[in-house]
Amino acid sequence: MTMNERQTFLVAAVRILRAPYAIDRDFDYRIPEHMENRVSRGSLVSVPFGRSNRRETALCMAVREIGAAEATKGLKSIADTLPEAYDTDEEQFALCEFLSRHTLCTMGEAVYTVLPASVRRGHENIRYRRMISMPKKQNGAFLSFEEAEGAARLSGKVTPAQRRVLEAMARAGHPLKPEELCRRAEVSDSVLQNLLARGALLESKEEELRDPYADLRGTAEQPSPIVLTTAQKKAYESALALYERGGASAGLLFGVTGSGKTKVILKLIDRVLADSKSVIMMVPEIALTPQTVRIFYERYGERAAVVHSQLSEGERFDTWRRCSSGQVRIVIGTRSAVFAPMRDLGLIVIDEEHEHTYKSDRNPKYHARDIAAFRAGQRGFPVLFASATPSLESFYKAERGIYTLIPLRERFGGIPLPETEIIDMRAELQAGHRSPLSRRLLGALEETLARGEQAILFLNRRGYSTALQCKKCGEVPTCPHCSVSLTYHVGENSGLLCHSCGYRTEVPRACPACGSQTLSHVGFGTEKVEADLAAYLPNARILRMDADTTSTKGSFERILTAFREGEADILLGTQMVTKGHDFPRVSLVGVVSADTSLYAADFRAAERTFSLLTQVIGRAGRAGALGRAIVQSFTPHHELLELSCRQDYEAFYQRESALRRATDFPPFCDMVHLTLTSADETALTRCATTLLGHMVEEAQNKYADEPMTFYGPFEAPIYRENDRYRLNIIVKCKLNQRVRAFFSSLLSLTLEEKSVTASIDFAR
DNA sequence: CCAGATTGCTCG
DNA sequence: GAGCAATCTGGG
Repeated sequence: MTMNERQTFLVAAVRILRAPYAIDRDFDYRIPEHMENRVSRGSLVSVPFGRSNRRETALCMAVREIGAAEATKGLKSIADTLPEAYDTDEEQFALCEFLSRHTLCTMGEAVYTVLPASVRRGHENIRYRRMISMPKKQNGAFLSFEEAEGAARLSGKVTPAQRRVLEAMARAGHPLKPEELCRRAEVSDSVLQNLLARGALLESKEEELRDPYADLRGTAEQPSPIVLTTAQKKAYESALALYERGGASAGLLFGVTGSGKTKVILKLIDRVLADSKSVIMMVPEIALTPQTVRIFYERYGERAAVVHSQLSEGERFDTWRRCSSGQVRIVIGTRSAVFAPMRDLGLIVIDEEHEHTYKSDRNPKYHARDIAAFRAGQRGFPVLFASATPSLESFYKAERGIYTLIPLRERFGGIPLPETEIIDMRAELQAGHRSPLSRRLLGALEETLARGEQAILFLNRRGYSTALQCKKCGEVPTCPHCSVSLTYHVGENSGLLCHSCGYRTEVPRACPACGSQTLSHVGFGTEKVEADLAAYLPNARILRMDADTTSTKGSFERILTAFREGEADILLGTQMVTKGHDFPRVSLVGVVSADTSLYAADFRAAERTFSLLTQVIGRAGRAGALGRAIVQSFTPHHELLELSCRQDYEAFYQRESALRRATDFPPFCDMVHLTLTSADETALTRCATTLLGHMVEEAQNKYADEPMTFYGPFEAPIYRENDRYRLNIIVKCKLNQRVRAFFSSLLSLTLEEKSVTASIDFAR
């Protein structure tokens, strides 16, 4: 049989990466003979697609053999393959499949989430750098100094400068960057050029691995030993037991602020690395955890890398390669780091596991927790969740024994909890004190500063005032693109600002509706507090930290460092001031308004408030002296405030879980958010009503055995955003494969209104 | 009757 | 989502 008379041919079933949900299905393509050993499950290829045969990038899902007869009937052929570096291995492939199944995204969206963004361009995105070395001998070794000098003499005189270059090169013994060589030999670049032209030096290209945190790296071959207290040791041993038992598991390291969770985690990581396994350490926000990054880099040096969304495409691609080659053994990163292609992954740690940043708010809407659990299940290793205020979901799982609860109760060094008091702001108003800072808080600030100590003030709202309102006609200036009022800002971003879309306009002198000059401030933000502090405590040095003062790169760390080094007395800011920075001289914490987040229209409002207050109160008095916390509220007797002041998570959990159980909210049910958006309001309303009708009908006819309750359509919390209207339909149900399939079928369904787009979020 | 706009359909 | 064919629309 000759080559032309083959009986069978290879066919690849592929998914078009840019395909919309409705056509995210397998399409068959012939594999040309010369590509047969390059194309397999997980390969990225380029195929002709559609009537016009435009080129599309596709993922090969499977390869099978077909007979010659079948092969001749109109199958198109794969046109090209993408660089091998982008092929997904079995682990990543399974991750993509899971992601698309779990969040109802297309395989393409999954691939673009799991692989670095460079895939979209298709080329390798490798940066090369010029390197200079000694010429090589036949057998590959570098010439010695004498040999190189001899070689140079053949083509002319060797000047003292040239001699210094060759000496420096010989001393280094390995290729050097041109600048580095010039520096060491104290010559200019032209000397190198001359030697290169004469063949007395060799120029080569070397792959450069972009590394934005290179300067932080330590070289610790032998990391310093970690000494644990008895309580910490106990916690470590429970976590270690999970790890040593092997197989998938989850532990919830439940420890108050300052209990030494990080030490326990580090010790476990040391152990896992010692077994030649690798680790992913997740943090909620890289900017908020510079000291965590520093600790890991100093401790693990070259073996550590940072992954987060602020990396450039190239940095991300290089880090990704260093992970998949096994060079990097520990990744510290935010949400997307959960996909890091580690070799021999043996542990994922999710620090501050209750933080909402672990949930992606864009497609695919995954939760890092679920991805971690999946990877743990695939390879059989533990996921360690850590928090002082665990999410209700996690504590519920721990309560039911699904997670192993690892309590770490005592505060390190036996530091007592801060002394807290709740200030009734109604009484302040009645007494005619109109500042957002109560007299009590102002007094406490004064005393603190007099003792040479520092204070943190927390207010979860930026800007000067929440809105402007005309006292005469009631008009409130709102954003022309969104259904929100504009926030009044002074300072960095002065003007009226939309916190939803970023729209900015000058402050009107008169009411835009009635023309009278009676615009006044409603509500207050960090800028107003800053102004009041300056008025009441003229000698206090204040640092304000919010989105407006931290927009430039590095500004966040600059503020924190300045505060830590005592260049200011008061750190005032939004949630950023509540995170785990250790400020030994802070003895007072003030919560300017505990009500802001408490009364948000969201079933997690209480949980978020408790966690926020607990964290910020825990900032007070960590080094020896008894700290003090002052919480201001217009509802001072709210039970939740008292619980946060006592830092009593377990009581909070009992109260909140009882409430959730009674009202049927997570973790006692699953919740699905269906969002419909459109610029056309009437089309949107029409579409939402029809879709809801369709859903109810389908649920009754085909899914009668699956309990589902439908709510809505409601206007989204911000009904109009960036000129698009948004409606929500909420479904309470028990998520399983069939229910997921039901929602999947909704997405494949073409909505009769073309302007409307639908997205589904399995909130859980 | 024709040109341009709109809609519907398929993609291997 | 893109491209193309079928269908619609409106001016003459």
